[in-house]
Amino acid sequence: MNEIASMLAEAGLRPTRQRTAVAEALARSGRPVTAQALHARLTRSRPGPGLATVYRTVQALAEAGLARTFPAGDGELAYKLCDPGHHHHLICEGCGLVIEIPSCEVEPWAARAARRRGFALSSHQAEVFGLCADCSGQARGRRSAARA
Amino acid sequence: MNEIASMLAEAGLRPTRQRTAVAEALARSGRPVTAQALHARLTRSRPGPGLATVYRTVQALAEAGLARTFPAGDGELAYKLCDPGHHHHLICEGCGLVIEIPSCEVEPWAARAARRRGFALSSHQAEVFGLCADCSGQARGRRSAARA
DNA sequence: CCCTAGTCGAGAATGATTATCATTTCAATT
DNA sequence: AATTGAAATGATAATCATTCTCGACTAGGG
Ligand SMILES: [Mn+2]
Ligand SMILES: [Mn+2]
Ligand SMILES: [Zn+2]
Ligand SMILES: [Zn+2]
Repeated sequence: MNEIASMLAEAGLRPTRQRTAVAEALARSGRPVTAQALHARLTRSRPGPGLATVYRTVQALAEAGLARTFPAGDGELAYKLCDPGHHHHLICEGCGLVIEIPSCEVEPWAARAARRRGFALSSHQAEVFGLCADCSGQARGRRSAARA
Repeated sequence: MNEIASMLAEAGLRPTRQRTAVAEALARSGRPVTAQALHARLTRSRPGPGLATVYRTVQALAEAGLARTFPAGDGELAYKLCDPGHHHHLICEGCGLVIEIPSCEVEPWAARAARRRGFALSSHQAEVFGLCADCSGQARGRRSAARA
């Protein structure tokens, strides 16, 4: 039983062939993917899990805390395997790369903001957007080329 | 020309009867509302703007920076009139109340996180969740009553 | 008043997500 | 190895928020 399969088992999800395929594809991608895209990728060549199963699996992973959701394109939801436990994200607007920021330095601010307004703090959420090294490198390259 | 109408005009949107009605309803609500809910509210008794117009208007307001979007329920989008300019939100999980946090104390953290990983910072986003005074008061009251 | 770009809105179309439900697979037990 | 009740799957239909279409209507400058 490989890495992914045991991860599913620990979360109380039977590591079926289909679920394992979905979770593996998700892990292989490393960045948020929609259920639709995942299904397309899994059935392009070989026959793969049905669309309904892909939806059920990514939702189960999210409920188990093994995946997070990201708003994609229009109103769609993209999923990405994530470390359980509190952390934030650094997201590249160029290529969609997502990097986890494990240490939370936002908590004190959140607590202060809540207390100051009579709120009982429950949680907070924060994301940083930018261009990863590769993407900003390309942009810089393109700009130089145009100038030359 | 009232408050709302001139706000629309300044944003380059003709203050038609329909758009004004939508923006006024949005302002009256004070908390995020979906286009559907807004349309229902506007047409319950009197005849109001068409559904397509409600969608067009809230989207225009968002593009103009006069409204922000909040993920609602499942994958739907809710809109709320917001101050233009950078700020964060304190959101009550009980009643949906949204309070703006104008001063940004998150910027330094975002800049540091981005730089440390070779990202060119572009923006950041942060929200605090909890229970407003009213909602946590009710919860406390209910608990005491049960105990008594 | 006239004209034209901008708006409206009723209804059809789109497309992601969810629900059905008959069939298959799991995994634990005889 | 055979049995079995529960969980999972998937082809298909159903939902339902959002977007499109396009003919009719308006605002508002000249
Ligand atoms: Mn993560
Ligand atoms: Mn706001
Ligand atoms: Zn990138
Ligand atoms: Zn509240």
